Amino acid sequence: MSGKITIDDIAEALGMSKSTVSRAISGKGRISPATTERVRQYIEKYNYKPNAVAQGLAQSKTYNIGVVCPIDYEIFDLRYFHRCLQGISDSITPRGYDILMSMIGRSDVDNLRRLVENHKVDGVILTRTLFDDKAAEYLKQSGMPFVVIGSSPDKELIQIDNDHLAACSELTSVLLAKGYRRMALLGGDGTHIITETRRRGFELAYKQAGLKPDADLIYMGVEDHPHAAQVLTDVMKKGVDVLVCMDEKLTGMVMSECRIRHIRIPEQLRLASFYNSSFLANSSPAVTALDIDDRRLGAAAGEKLLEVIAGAQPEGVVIRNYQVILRESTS
Amino acid sequence: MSGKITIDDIAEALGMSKSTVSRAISGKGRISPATTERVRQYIEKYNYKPNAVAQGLAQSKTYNIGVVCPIDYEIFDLRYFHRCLQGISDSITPRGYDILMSMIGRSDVDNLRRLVENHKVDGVILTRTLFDDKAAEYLKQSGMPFVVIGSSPDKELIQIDNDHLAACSELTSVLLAKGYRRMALLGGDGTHIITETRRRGFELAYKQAGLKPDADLIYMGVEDHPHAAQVLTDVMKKGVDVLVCMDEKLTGMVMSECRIRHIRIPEQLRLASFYNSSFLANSSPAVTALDIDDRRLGAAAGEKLLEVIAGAQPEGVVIRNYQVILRESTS
DNA sequence: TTGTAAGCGTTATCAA
DNA sequence: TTGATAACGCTTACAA
Repeated sequence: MSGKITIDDIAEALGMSKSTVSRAISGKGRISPATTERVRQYIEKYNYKPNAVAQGLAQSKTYNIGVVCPIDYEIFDLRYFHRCLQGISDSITPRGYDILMSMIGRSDVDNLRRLVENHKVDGVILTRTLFDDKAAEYLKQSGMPFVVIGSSPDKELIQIDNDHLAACSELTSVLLAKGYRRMALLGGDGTHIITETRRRGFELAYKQAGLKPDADLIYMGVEDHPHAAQVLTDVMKKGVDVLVCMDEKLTGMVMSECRIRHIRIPEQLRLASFYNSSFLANSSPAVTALDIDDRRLGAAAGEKLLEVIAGAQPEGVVIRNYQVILRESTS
Repeated sequence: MSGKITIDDIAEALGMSKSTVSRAISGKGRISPATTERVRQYIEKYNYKPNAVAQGLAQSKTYNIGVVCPIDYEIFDLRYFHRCLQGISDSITPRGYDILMSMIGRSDVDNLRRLVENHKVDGVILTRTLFDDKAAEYLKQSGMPFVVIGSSPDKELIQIDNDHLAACSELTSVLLAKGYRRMALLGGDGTHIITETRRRGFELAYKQAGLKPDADLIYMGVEDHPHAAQVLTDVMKKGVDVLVCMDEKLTGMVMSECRIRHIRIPEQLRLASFYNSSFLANSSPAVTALDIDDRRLGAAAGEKLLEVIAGAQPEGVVIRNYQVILRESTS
């Protein structure tokens, strides 16, 4: 009953043609305020809602944007993803768009391909970027508008990212300014571009201070607890001022390992993280971290994609919305 | 080029009418194997894909199903949600359906309402059920087909759930069989129906053994670390054989608190969880837990919803796909 | 300012 | 077994 009313019904009821109704609704073309108002009232009263599918067909649009969710996302990635999703939703739903999810594997883009080929979306957002990214590669050759969240070496892509380089550099600089010179860096999955960026940020701070980090204290590709534990052993043996972890997962592994070994933070080891989380904020001791607003990032990506869909050829953007939060773990 | 080919193009190229082509593709109505084959080959060669929007308009369908993602999902819920999503995707994409996400708050169902009223979905899956669930309430009165994952006291809803009652009861029974009589139960958010179900499962096992749990050892509504810590103090004072936590989050909080206080598991306190996770499997000690296949759950929900959309009026289902995994923490 | 009519790409109902 | 032709609900030239 409520869902079945169409633009024809309105036209008939109000004694005007359906194109008039259409214009009154969309506001396109000249139309008298009087009829606009009549239509508005009728719509209000009978709770008319346009049929998105029919609108889509008429305009060759779907009003859906595809968001790619990697099937191998782990628990910590999911929180990031969920926030991006919220941001995307914030930015696109007011414009009548919705999120169509595409679950894909690293090298299996079939699901994404379906979405694109069957005209189910007007554009796509990639929520992470990999080196040698199959999804980005496919989208590029498909002609479908898309943007990526995160940075890619491929400069043809429209990228939306936090300024991780500046952010990581800034946290490192702050630590250097506190007099800590000997810092170790613990990084994860090397196929993620952000891992590399974070390392560069770390090194940049040293460079800007006229110093050089100790290459022996940079540990990359650490992805599991045993490996992290081993690095911790090494770091404790060598002796460092601060151990900087690239994300909360690594930080968590280090912290739990420290507890087991009765290593006191910050007395025996100072700790900082390039990615904040409520866990790090509430743990004891609370951990110094870089706080980044992923929701805003998602919103920016959504807006940018809508621009692309509208035909603009925007540049990517780098958002500066991080803050360094100093906590007990580096005091 | 590849994306622009329509059913008309095929008809013209093959010298037949577009209705013939349509039939050849869908297989509906009588049609000669010869023409079917010709069409099939052409489609293959030129990689024709039907326009989902046009199909949708013609059939009054969208080939999208809405999946509701609560905006207040926390990190642990997200893993569950992500797995459900995979299962849903597994079951619906082979049938041409895709997932449209709706991010909604507890009491704010606007986004869901939009999806329904604008005809953007053919059905909806609710991935959690609350007492007094606004989303379920709205969907019911909207007439939109939907199913819920998890159990609800509202028996009119089509519910897909694991047999949590049996599962929790079974884990508890196993512990009772090991001779542990004095068990404490630690439960979380009381507005989630599953919390209540788990408690009942716990009690059921006692009942079946002709015993009764100690009401003083049942702690409900524990949602943060301080509260969990306080319960731990209480439990240690009273002395118990096993502390059973309802989910991995609570279990994690207890474990980290035990580390801080140097309480050894299982020597000083045995621990079990009604929800498994890789964290519990890999921690030291590994924790006894109930393992549940959420992906299969999502798949079942997807299938069930498609039945409803197809016009069936199926019963809800209870899936028995859990297993009790005994680990070091209860030895 | 408004109405007419031709799409948008399919499916579905008739005849042929 | 096939082919016209009318939907599906909306947008958009082009006329009036």
